[in-house]
Amino acid sequence: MGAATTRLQIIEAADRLFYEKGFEATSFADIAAVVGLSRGNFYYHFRTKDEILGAVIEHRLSKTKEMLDAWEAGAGTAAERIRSFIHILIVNQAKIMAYGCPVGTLCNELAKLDHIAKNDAAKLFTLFRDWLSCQFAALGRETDADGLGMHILMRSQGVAALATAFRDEAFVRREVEDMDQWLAAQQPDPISRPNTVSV
Amino acid sequence: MGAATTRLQIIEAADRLFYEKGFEATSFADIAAVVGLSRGNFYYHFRTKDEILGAVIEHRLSKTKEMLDAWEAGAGTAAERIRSFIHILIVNQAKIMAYGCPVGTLCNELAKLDHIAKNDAAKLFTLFRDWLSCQFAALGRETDADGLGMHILMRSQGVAALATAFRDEAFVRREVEDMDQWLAAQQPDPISRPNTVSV
DNA sequence: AAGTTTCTAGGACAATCGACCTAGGGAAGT
DNA sequence: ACTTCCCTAGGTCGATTGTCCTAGAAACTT
Repeated sequence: MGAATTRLQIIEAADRLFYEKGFEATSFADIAAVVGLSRGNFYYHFRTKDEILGAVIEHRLSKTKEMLDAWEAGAGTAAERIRSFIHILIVNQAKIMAYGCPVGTLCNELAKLDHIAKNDAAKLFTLFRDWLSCQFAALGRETDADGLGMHILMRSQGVAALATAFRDEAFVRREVEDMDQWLAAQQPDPISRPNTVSV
Repeated sequence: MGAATTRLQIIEAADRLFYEKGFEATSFADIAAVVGLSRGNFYYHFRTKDEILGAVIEHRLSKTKEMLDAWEAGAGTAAERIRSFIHILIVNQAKIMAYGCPVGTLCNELAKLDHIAKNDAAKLFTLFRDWLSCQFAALGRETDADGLGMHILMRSQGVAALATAFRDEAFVRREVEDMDQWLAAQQPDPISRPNTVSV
C-alpha cells in the first residue's frame, strides 16, 4: 500500500474522529487503531497532532470546495443552489443531532484552546460565506449579498446547535421550511436594477 | 474560611475555566491553581471531575433562573423582556467572540464526549426555551409560542457561533437589529383572540 | 542480485491526567 | 486541657498523553 493511500486513510479517520469525539479528546492511538496502524508507523506520516489537524482542515477545505463547485456546475438556479445548502441540515440530520456541525464545533473548540489553526478552521466558514454571497448576487442582491449569506449561515449554525441539544427532528424540519420560505421571499434588490442605478 | 465558601469558589473558577478552555481541557490542577488550593484539598470538596461538572451545571441553572426571574419581575412588557434576552449578544459580545455561547459550547462538547451529564447541560437551554415560550404567550401567541421561542434561541446560537469564528462586531449588531425588527413584526395570533375562538 | 529508499513495528521517554491516601493543623465543644 | 471533627497540604498511584528512536521488512532501482 502506497504512502499516499495510508496518509489519506489517516486523514479521513482523523477527520471523522475529530468530528465525533472532538480534537482534544481524540488521541494518536485512537486514529491509529481505526486505520490499523502501529503508533510508531503513525509517527512516520505525521510527526505532531497539529500536523494532522492541518491536513484534516486542508482536506475538508478541498472536499467542501469540490461540493460547492459541483453545485455551481449543476443545472439549477441560484435559489435552488442555496436551497441545496440549507438542506444539508436534513441530509446530515442524524450526524448533526449527534455531533453538531463539523465546522462550527471545530471552530469553537479551537477558539477555546486558542489554537494556532483556529483561523484556518474559520476558512471553512469563509468558503461557505463567499459561495453564498455569490449565489445571492446571482439572485440580484449584489448590494447586501454578503449579509444575506451570513444570515443563512447563521441560521444553519443555530439550527445545528439546537438540534444537538434537543434532538428534535420536527424542529429541524420546521426551521428548514422557514428558511426556504424566507429565501423565496427574497426579491432582487431594486437599487441594483439597471434602470434605477444613478449614472 | 468556611467550606461552603471554598466550595463556591471552586465552582465559580470551574465555571469560568470550563467556559473559556472547555471541560476536557480544564484539569483539576487548573481549577486548584485559580482558587489557590492544593490538589489534595481539592479532592476533599470534589471527588471526581463529573461531580464538579454537575455542580457547575447546577450553579449555572440557578444563576440563569435568577436572571430570568429578575427580568420577569421587572416593569417592562413581554416584548421588552425578549429584547433583554436578544441583547445578551451585545452585553456579552467580547466573551462570546472569544469563547462562544457558554450553553451551546458546553452542550456540544458533552454531546461529543457522550457524557452522562449532556442532558443536564441541555436543561440550560430548556430554561431559556420555556421562559421565551412564556413571553411569546404573554404576547398573544399561545398557539406557536414554543416555536417562536425556539426560533429566537436558534438565532442567538447562530449569531454566537459565527461571532466566534469571524469576530465581526458589525455582523453581530446587524443580526441583533434584525432580530429586534422580527420581534416587533410579531403580531398577536388571530386564532387565539377571544372574538374568533369557536365556543 | 545488490543496494537504496520507503515504509512499518514496537518499545521508551517525560509529562500530565484523574483519583486516592495519610498526616497534621486548627477551631469548637466538653 | 483534651478530645473531636472539619479542613488543608503534599505525596503517590496507574493510566494515558504526545513525541521520539531504532531495528527491520518491503519495495523499488540499477
